[in-house]
Amino acid sequence: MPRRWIAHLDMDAFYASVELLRYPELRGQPVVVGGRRAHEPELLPDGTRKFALLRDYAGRGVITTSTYEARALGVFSAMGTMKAAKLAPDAVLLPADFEQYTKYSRLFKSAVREIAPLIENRGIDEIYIDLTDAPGVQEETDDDPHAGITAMARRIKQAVKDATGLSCSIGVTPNKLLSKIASELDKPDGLTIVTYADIRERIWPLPAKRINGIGPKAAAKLETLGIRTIGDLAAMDPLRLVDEFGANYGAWLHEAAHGRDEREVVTHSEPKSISCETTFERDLHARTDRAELGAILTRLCERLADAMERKGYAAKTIAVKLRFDDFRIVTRAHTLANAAITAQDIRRAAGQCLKKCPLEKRLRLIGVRADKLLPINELPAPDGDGSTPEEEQLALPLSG
DNA sequence: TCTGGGGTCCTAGGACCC
DNA sequence: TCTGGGGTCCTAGGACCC
Repeated sequence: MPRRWIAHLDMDAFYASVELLRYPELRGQPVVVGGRRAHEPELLPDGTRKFALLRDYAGRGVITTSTYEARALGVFSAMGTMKAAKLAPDAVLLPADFEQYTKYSRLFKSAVREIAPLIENRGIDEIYIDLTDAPGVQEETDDDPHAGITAMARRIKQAVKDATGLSCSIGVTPNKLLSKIASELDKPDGLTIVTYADIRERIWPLPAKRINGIGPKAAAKLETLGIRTIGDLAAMDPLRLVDEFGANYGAWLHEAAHGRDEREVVTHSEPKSISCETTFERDLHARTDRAELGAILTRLCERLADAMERKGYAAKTIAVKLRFDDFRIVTRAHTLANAAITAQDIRRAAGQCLKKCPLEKRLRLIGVRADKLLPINELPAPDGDGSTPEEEQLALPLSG
């Protein structure tokens, strides 16, 4: 049996690094991505560019990525941009350009795929790679039992660099859970190999929330139980964990802390939902801002219909999401007899959902989501009344 | 300094059918 | 009138991830 080797590859400060390819004069400076179109750099007559600064920002956005120089000032992704502006007013602010990031995402993924085809997408800037059967990976030398896998990881990093000009960090371990942790151990431009024998020394000292799947809520609860590190968690009685967190999650916590994870690298998956949402510049009220809200919802339905068409899906269920000014979220869903395809179909269903929503409080966000997706080419033929084959059969006149 | 937008998965209750 | 489970679908909410 070959040793299982799973890699996690994470692009370093991805959006910001792509921007630095375009604006190399910003290298070495604190730069954040998160502005709107209005923060597009301005080309001056002398050929230099004038960049927006964080201090110029007013609005409700968040930082999506910051360079390592900006992180040194305390500015991290998901931080409110206004808060970031207090910490680093002179940092350069750039608008997100998803087309560009998608282009570089394709570039780095296809460069990796040429070397190792078993890739699982984890968003725009991360992948898992199953390297178990990749050529040479199992080779050992007298002084290095990991010679083969190390050479392979170096080769992948170089291929990404050659294809994009960008650096990435790779963790290689026997499973996805450990690799995800390992890729962060030596960022940026890291290469970290961790085996089961290293868990005690390299994994157990880390905070429990470094495990993918332990978020803020679980981490806080663990803290109240006196559990701060992964090692603390590993030492915990599994029955106690099941008691506190439920059978599934509790048992998983125990396994995760011991670095056990049998999940396969999944190279293909169908989307489960498609959604569009928007946060308003100012809170809106269903009564006093009815027309504006209706227009925004219609626009979202059009965007959703576009996205569904691009991806080739219709939806049996449409759901509306509201976020109130106190940040509470409400969702209402409506399942249709015939799958929604057009913006009008979606808008009608969204209207049904909205009827079931409480609308007393001021709204901060509205969103619309397509669920129970059907590939468009598997749809019952759209003939006239749009009835399903079953309905048509029922409608057939009785013979004789 | 109030916290985006795109997703996945899990849980739990109720309806409905056998 | 009360008593059963099992299975599936739908809905709502919540945790978590990038």
